[in-house]
Amino acid sequence: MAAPTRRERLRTATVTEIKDGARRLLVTGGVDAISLRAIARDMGMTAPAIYRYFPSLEALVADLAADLYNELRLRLEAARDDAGGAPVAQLLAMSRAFRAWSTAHPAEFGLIFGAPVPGRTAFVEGSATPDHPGARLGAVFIQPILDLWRRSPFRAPPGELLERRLGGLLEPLRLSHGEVPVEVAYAFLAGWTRLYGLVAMEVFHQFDWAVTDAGALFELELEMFTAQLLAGPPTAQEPPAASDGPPAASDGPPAAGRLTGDEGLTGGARGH
Amino acid sequence: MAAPTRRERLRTATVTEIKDGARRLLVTGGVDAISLRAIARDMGMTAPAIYRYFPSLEALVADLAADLYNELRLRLEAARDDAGGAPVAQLLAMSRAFRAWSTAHPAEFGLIFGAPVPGRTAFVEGSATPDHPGARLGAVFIQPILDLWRRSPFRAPPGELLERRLGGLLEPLRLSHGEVPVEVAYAFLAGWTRLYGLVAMEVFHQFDWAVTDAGALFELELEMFTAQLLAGPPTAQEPPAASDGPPAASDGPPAAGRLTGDEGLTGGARGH
DNA sequence: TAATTTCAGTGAACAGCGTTAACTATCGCA
DNA sequence: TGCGATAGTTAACGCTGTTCACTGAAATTA
Repeated sequence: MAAPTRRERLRTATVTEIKDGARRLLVTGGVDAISLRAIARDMGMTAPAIYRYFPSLEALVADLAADLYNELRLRLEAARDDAGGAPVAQLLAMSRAFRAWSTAHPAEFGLIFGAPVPGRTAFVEGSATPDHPGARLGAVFIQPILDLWRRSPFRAPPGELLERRLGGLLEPLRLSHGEVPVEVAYAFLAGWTRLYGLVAMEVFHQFDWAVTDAGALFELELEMFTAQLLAGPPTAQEPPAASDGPPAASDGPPAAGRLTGDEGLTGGARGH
Repeated sequence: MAAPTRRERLRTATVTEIKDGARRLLVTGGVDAISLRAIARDMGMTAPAIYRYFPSLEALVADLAADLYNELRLRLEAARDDAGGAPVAQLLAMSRAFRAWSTAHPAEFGLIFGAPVPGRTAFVEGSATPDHPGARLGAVFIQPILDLWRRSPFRAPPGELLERRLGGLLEPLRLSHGEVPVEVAYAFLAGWTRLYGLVAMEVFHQFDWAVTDAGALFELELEMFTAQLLAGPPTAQEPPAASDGPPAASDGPPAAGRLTGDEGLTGGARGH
């Protein structure tokens, strides 16, 4: 396979041309604008020819979605690699890269992170397997959190509690990542859902009614979460001072704090 | 208008029948399965007749989406009213009601909270106005947070910082809710995005690869967030003991804690 | 080299879609 | 009784995904 035949070369070229056309339609007209006839028209072909390359429109879209997952993952990995060796700096860079790509490519974001549409997106595609591109994407965040945990355990709910509450349901994650400490798994899940929620609400115009500059809220939330990760374990003394400068503060170091409770979960609502 | 004419009665009946049909198609086949011809067929009509009631398919879907927003909002308000007077208990009940409705109605959730599709959802509908049903939905969460803040201010980043970082962008929110304290606005935005992220990822099958029981993660995160809200201000002494029982703990009160940092934002990544 | 198989692409067709136009029947009111 | 508004019809246009039978060229085999 080191030397692809001429046929194979032409074939892969056609495949990428088809997917490029599909993406162009996605960007300009939304997912419903992706049509075999339009793609073929742009290529100077007829629609049935595409069936030599993809079994259906849905399969084509699924393939495109996988490409987008990978494109985004490579972007995140590049941001991580440019951020130096500090895990928290890596997480910051990856989170910002995630938002940057998502806001720059809202249609693509909607395709891979929006609601799965039966005829369009492969419905409930094999998203439960670690081979799924979405799994490989989310997984990129796990390693820095794991590194951080090993260097200096961050503040987290006690492991016994997490194990009791989450232990059973982490099997899929551990299946693909070995024995991840439950605190790491929890920090990942909590952080990933917050990151996703923040970005998805912005891209989907979900809080246009409340906020004008979603970027400022994003940066603030980013600091809140990393502050958690930088906080040592319950009884730890202060680690040495900062080395990286504040990358996003609007005017001077925020020097905020006290967002979060310290006396922990009481297990329910405390009366008025 | 107290006595609608016979014509009007028939008309509204037809309108609701059309929307019922649209919703049925949405549920069974996804948003792309909503078609004027299918709706009309189910009603024993022909497709062009629907144009007497809606100017286009897109308008019909937008109308259906508004209904769904309102249905969900009523559900949340009912949950709030059943939860007694304690704000945190209200927030818990509303959050659980939000997830319950969303997981029970994934297609509907996808329509109103997923990616806006140009030809289907009204593209970037007037979502920046406080009249938007989505705005009215999110706004339901603000009042309990405001009540809680007035009774006993919860732990939050200092107001000056929040005002400096978020002040300018909260205009739309304040436009519809008067002078909400910035700490309340921040708690709302942070909580709403977390709630949305958690539920959307579950409904959209976004972390099937990592987790088997999203409900357990949801409950854990719920407790984490409410623990923040129950924590008093930085130097406050302990308020009186609990009155509401723990509504969701699996076995006994979790009594966890120390999730979150206390020394606050340092403004950037601290070296390895 | 010649025969044959594989493969990319075409054109016609089917069923379905949103939407418009012209037309008809009925209902409510003066 | 007559008339205007309203609700519905049929026909048609252009679009869609998909299948089928077919053609022409390229690669492989005898």
